[in-house]
Amino acid sequence: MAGRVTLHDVARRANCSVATVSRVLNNTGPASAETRARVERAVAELGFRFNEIGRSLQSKRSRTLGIMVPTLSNPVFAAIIEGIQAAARLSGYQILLACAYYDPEEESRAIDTLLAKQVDGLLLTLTNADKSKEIALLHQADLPFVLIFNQPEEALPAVTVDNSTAARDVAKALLDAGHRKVAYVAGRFRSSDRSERRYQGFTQAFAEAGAPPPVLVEVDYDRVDHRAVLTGLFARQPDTTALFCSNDMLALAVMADLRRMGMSLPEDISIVGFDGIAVSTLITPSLATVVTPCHAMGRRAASGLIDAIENRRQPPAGTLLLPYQFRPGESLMARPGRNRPTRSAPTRAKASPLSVSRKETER
Amino acid sequence: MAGRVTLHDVARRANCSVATVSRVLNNTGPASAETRARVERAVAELGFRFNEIGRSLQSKRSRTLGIMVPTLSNPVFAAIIEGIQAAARLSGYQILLACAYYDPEEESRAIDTLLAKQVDGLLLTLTNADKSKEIALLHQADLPFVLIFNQPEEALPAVTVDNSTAARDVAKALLDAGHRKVAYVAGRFRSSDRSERRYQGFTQAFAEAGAPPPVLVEVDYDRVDHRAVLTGLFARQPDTTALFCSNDMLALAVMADLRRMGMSLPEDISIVGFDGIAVSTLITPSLATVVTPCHAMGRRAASGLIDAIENRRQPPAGTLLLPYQFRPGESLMARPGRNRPTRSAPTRAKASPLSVSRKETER
DNA sequence: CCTTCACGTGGAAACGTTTCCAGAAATGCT
DNA sequence: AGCATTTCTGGAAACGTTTCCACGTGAAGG
Repeated sequence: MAGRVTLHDVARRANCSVATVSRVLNNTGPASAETRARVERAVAELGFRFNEIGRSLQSKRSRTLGIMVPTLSNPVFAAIIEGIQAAARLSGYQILLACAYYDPEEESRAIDTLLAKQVDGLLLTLTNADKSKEIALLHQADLPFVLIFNQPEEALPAVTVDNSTAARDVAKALLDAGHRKVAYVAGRFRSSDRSERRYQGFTQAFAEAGAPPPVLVEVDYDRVDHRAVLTGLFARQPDTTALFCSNDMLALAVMADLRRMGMSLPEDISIVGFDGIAVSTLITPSLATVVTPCHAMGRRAASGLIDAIENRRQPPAGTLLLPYQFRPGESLMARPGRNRPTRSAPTRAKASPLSVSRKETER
Repeated sequence: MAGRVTLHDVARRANCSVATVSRVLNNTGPASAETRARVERAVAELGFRFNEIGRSLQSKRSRTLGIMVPTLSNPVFAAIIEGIQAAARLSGYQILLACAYYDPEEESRAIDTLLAKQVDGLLLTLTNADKSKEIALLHQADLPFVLIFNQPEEALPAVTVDNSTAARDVAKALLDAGHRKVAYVAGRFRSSDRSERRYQGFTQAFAEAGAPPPVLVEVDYDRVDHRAVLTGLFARQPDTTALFCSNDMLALAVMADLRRMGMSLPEDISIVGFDGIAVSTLITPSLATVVTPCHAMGRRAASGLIDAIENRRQPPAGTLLLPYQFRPGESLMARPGRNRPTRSAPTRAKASPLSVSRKETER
């Protein structure tokens, strides 16, 4: 019942025209005090609520932001969406959500649907922004958008961190800790522009330090168990002492795999992640990682987008790099570990991982 | 450009009326082969895309589902949303998302906005379904909805697990392992209908076993550090040997806190969680918990809702209880631990936590 | 040859808003 | 009092669709 009350019903009840009701409710144009009162009363009595569909059709603005992320399983995207929500709510925008599961075809379909729904702007994390033909479509449709997490070659509106220098920082930390034989473990490497950037920065830093080039290990996100590829890695580089995983979720999975292979962490092998998700500080050993300001990224991207929308222009076509932070953790040991590629008996920890770097978990 | 093409433009280009174009594109009503071809061509040349706003206004159906969850920080809600997405995509529905952060006022506001946006149905997790006045509003508006996670007293459409018996299973596992002095650690206890149910089942099982009643400990989710309340617990019940946390995220935080208080897990104290989030199997010690089928819950709730929408009726007003599973883990030790309420020196593990119950982490 | 009827098509109303325009009433000024 | 201005109000068009209705046209049937 309450859902079906229209401006017409209110007008009839308040003994005036719909135009007047609209003016009163939106505070646009004049109205006598009594009319105003009659309208207010009618609204209250009928339980009137604007139909935003009708409003959108007439105003050509939906006050809705489209979001497309690869998945919600990775907490970084959940955090980003919360950041977007925060900014959107401030400006009275709603959120239309789509997940594309790293599938370009699905991305295309999702964007299409979002466009059809007449979103005022789009916030996206593409698997690869440079190879995406959707960008052209958005430009052609003149639809404001901001990329999140992507770090494209060409000048496009984007909010992210400098993946390359962040990876260099990781390399530096690893080298400082005495690690030389390392590997970069990535999922969907070929299809992720940011993962590629990290690999570049990482290997460059190793090259500059005169260290052997990190081995690239690709894993399949769909698999839960990566022991096969890890075994392959140890066969190829038996004295591997540290692993840089392309994101924290992957790092956690790899840590579990390594333990199942009979290794002790971090004694036998050091691990560094990327993202700085909440759980990474709660576990033992705590995860050394690059903390990215996901919430802020979402917030900044959304507020920039909204600003562009309200001023009827495109967001500035450049990448906004937000500060990241390398956070040391117990998973990165300050000395090379022995590694046990074979499935030998589990090795016990000699020293307490808990005694290492307590500080960063305090806050 | 592409975004502004309307049915009128296509009609002009195809030399026919908008009615015909609509009929052709929707495959409703007849059309000659040539007209059909002309329309198709015009659509392709102009890059026409339906304006779903116009469609919705006329059809009075938005093909949009409203989702309201407390937060995205807890992976269970992310999983639920992914489940909803899966079902929604199959039926061609979109997702409008709102987070209410456990704030009843925010819940009210969010639902209002979702209603204004003319969603066809609503999927919600309320902080407390029994005390929510929004339910009445939804009934009054005759808007189909399904609760997720909530387990209300009155007969309402809901999808969840039987929180009470699940908690009994936890109690049984704890008692079987020899634990007598335990505590139930909950966040927002008073405001969560499901947390209350769990507490009831938990304490009942303890009572029936003739064990002392579990101590109820309430923590504030906004706090990251719960050491103060934990210290309070140990002051009140110094020989506490196990903690049942109302969800996995809380369990992880509590585990970190306990370690910071100098305890070893699970030797000094056992922990059981609730939800079965992905990371709970990856960490060491792996978390004993109740695995809830979040994805399936979202999927079932959404498909039930969509079914109701398409058949123009309310979803069946009853709680659908999906099967859960108690999953043992290394965090629950098969013997009472010593506990160290004071901030003494950290105790080292004697036996390998890794040697306990390996199986459940395999799949 | 005249009906019937199916088919193909276009006009127009409707969905719920906003907003332009014009008219009416009330007030301000000489 | 007369006129100009302001204040208030309603009609109607527009936004992009769908769908009802009616109007041809041509073919099939008597």
